[in-house]
Amino acid sequence: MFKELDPILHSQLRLAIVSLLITVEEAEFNFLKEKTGATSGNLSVQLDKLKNEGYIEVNKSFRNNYPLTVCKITPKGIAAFESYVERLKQYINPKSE
Amino acid sequence: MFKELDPILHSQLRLAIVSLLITVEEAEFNFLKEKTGATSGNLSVQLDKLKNEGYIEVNKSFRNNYPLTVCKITPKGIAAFESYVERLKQYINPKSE
DNA sequence: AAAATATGGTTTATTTTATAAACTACTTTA
DNA sequence: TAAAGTAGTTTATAAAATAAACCATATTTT
Repeated sequence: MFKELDPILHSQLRLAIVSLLITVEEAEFNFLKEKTGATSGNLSVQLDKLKNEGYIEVNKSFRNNYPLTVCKITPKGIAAFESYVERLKQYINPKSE
Repeated sequence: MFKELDPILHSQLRLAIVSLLITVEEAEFNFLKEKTGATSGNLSVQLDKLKNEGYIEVNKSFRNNYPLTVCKITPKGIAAFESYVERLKQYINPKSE
């Protein structure tokens, strides 16, 4: 009756990150940090998990001599998000079945 | 932008439990166990957390000589669930704002 | 030109959770 | 009466989330 919720997405911060990345072409580290309110360390760790899962791409470069980390959701990440949302609806829409 | 998700409810098993209890007057331990697919130990622990938070009431008695644990959601639990669902929508409905 | 401060992160350590395994207490059946 | 079943609880382990500390380089201040 209750299907598994992808543990990679069932995390407040990672869900917020993916939710943001769904809406934009790409996003910088600090944009994500501001929008989510996460600390740098936490954000760094969670971006890494999303990257290792293949849900996002992370591009590191330099801009004005400073490091710049840019993130972008992948097709796999979009699919995972959509699937997660569908499954979640089973949980939060109690009248079903 | 992203409001906090109640950590008591943002857990797959506890969310499933509350989701079930929302739909029924009350539920026995084994009903919850079957519907959620949880192990007894895990279910016991999570019911305790929900009880300690005041989200459910737990009534222990005997039936046919065997222990019987019956659970029922409280008004506080209903309110928490509804609030959680509203907040979650911010995360899973990316077009908002 | 040092020293101090800021930028943009990463790594490590700690705390919290989730989960499974082991156990308890009693009951029923063989 | 010994074995197996019921209905859970408690304890131990594994996994996650998070914060604190750190790193490398850049910029600013004195």
